[in-house]
Amino acid sequence: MGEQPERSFIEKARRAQIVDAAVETIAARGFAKASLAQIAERAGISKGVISYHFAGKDELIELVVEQVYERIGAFVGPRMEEQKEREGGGGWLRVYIQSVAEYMAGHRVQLTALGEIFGNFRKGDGAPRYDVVTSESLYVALEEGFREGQERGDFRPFDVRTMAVSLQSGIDAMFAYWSAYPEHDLAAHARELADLFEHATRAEGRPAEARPTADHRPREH
Amino acid sequence: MGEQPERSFIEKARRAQIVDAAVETIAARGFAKASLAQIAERAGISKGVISYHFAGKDELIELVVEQVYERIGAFVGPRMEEQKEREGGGGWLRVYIQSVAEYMAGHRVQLTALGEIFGNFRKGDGAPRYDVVTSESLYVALEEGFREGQERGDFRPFDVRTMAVSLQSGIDAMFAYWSAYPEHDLAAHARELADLFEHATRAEGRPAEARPTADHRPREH
DNA sequence: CCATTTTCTGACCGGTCGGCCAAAATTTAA
DNA sequence: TTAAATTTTGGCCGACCGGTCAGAAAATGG
Repeated sequence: MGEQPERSFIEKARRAQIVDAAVETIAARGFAKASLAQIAERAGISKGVISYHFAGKDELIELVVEQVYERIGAFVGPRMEEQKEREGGGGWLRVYIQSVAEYMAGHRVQLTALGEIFGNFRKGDGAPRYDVVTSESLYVALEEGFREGQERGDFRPFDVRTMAVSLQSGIDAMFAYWSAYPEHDLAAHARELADLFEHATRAEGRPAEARPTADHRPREH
Repeated sequence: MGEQPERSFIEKARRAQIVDAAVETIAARGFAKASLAQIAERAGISKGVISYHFAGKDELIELVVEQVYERIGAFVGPRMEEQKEREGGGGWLRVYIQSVAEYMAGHRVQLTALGEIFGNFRKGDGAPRYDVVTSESLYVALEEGFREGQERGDFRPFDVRTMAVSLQSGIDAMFAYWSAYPEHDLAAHARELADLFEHATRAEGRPAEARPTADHRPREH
């Protein structure tokens, strides 16, 4: 239980520095080319330092994932809480989508690295280290929200797992698209995505409250 | 212009054999571990044969992608054509989703390999070989369908690019989820996804034609 | 100041990669 | 049958990988 890592000042600083360098390197060069040598070079240290402070590359990568997860959760979580207290309906869906989009906009490199890791990091046996199974807790949380909305009558009947998986995929795709087209209007995409899932989920004959009509002109890329 | 590859019988057979072995190896071991040595072993030939028949690994991988794309297009395309002739409304959306799902069900290995390649294959400079930009022509085709539906009044106004990107991401996620949970009911997921996008796209006050109510009980994994 | 511990360096290890090639095997054609 | 062309083999190359290690350097503390 209560292990005490007993990290020295230097230890903590180095670990943070190396994690940051790993994020930057993975985002910039891709997971496959983010070798310990590359990460060390970006951090301005010798390769052996990484081995000295981390048990191995896997521990380093998993720390990166944990860090990004924590930070995005710390951003989105409170906004969801506040929304649920303010208005109990299905509005949390829009808040969720737009909060994530807002975080993306300000932390592009972090999210890029996370995507690289999710797509490419594998265990020794070749199986993906992170896959849809990893997202189970996220799916469960979304399902809970959907089920509440259905019981309240805000949402139509639908399979909550399919809806959760599709929603998360739409958010991931929003990031991937913005990543490929940096001039893409992320906020507008988030609004459209919220509209999409509002229409997809809401009960029949129960129109969403009026919203200013969006501008649907095509964009150039 | 008009190059004549002038492939001998052996040449064509070997190339096909090697492409097949590549598909199987990539699907089974992941892109990163699908080395030329592994592919050659699965094909029962020497490693050098691949180098002899292909300019390099890149050419081989790109051939795999082309082959899978052609085959899925040959499966889905005619079904879309037939649907559009039979009934001009927004029903193509459901046909598209379910056709792709049906193809997935019968060609799991192919699609798994394609996913691996899309996620991991990179150019010399480290940039992804295939990204959302690659899907541009697919997006354009979907947008065309959405725009027609909007003009006809079947669909509500929405940004067609966001809808196309989200739809395709939902289909990709459906495959990924089924891939992680093989006992997952792919056909049911496809039906739910079609419902989702039918609700998301259809014009206000224009309910979809009656459908037998689906069974929305949760599934176990 | 010096002894001890912590931290860092750069060379090195075994392993895998894609690609190359001389020589052997096989097929084709005269 | 035999000479030429095609195909295949299996070993080899240089490059890079993650990880290790002895010893140098730096920090710590009595």
